[in-house]
Amino acid sequence: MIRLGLCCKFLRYPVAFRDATATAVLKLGRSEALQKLSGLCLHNANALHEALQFCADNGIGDFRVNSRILPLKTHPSAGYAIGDLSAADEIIERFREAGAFARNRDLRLTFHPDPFVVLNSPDPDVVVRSVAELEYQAEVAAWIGADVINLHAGGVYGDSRAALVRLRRTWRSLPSLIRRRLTLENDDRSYTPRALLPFCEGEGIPFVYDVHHHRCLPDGLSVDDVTARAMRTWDREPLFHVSSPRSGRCGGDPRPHADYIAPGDVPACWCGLNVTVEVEAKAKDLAVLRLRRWLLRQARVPR
DNA sequence: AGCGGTCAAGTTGAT
DNA sequence: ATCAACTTGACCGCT
Repeated sequence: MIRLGLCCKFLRYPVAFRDATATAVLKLGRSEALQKLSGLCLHNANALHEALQFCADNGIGDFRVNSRILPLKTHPSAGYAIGDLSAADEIIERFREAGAFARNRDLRLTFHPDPFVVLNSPDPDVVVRSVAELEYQAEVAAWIGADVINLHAGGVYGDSRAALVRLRRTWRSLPSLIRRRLTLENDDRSYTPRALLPFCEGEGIPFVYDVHHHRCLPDGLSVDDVTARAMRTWDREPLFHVSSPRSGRCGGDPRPHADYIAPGDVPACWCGLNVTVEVEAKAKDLAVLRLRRWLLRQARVPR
């Protein structure tokens, strides 16, 4: 049975992560701002534990942690070090407890940084800020035992060969705290599996196969072939993504995600594999639970 | 309590 | 030129 993953948040189940805007935080004095941020981080550490409890109780084996779990952590003016927060010790302890819970209940944890994290940008400042963001997420990943920080390859800038050369150089320079967790995913604009798989195979980077992106931006490779090649890039359980198009496959933009997964959108060749499949669907927990019920029914009824 | 405007960041392609 | 999309709408100040 596939290990299903829930992404970041809940529609029905009453657990919510909190956030803050830089505008509001910067209106406060520094110590008041840190007080507010400390409270938000502690809330989010506890919310993560509750989220994992829900997953464990409902047969959801993977949870993607939202990039703003420590709000504004790397913001140029509102950012902070964890040690700046008055509840720092308690916050770290709560995250470690959530991580211990995940290990005990065989829950996998992942990160998926925002689209602003671009390792192959020709602008060195963008790369520096991106690495800083990855350092923050890797720090939290270490507390909770997350084994994946998944990224897109970035832009093309009119020359994909040069863009991949820059990506290779940056990738090789990353600290191991980041590098041992970093994975690359095909996107729906620039980097198809055909473009990215050779890079991942060459550099030993796990390839996250998003079959929806592949259907939006096809490259002549079959789902079966990409699945098999993607599996071989992993030294641990492979990670895939699935979603269904909101407006169907014919007419309209196929990229926006539907509320639920149409069962036919899960590749048949994935069933029976030991893989994690993160469900990217607007209905969140409801969508994962519905897909899980469908997969269980399929497993009982031989096809 | 509910509403609408706002929010740090990069890149792409449709309009 | 503007905008939505992307892994995720939530926050905030107003009524």
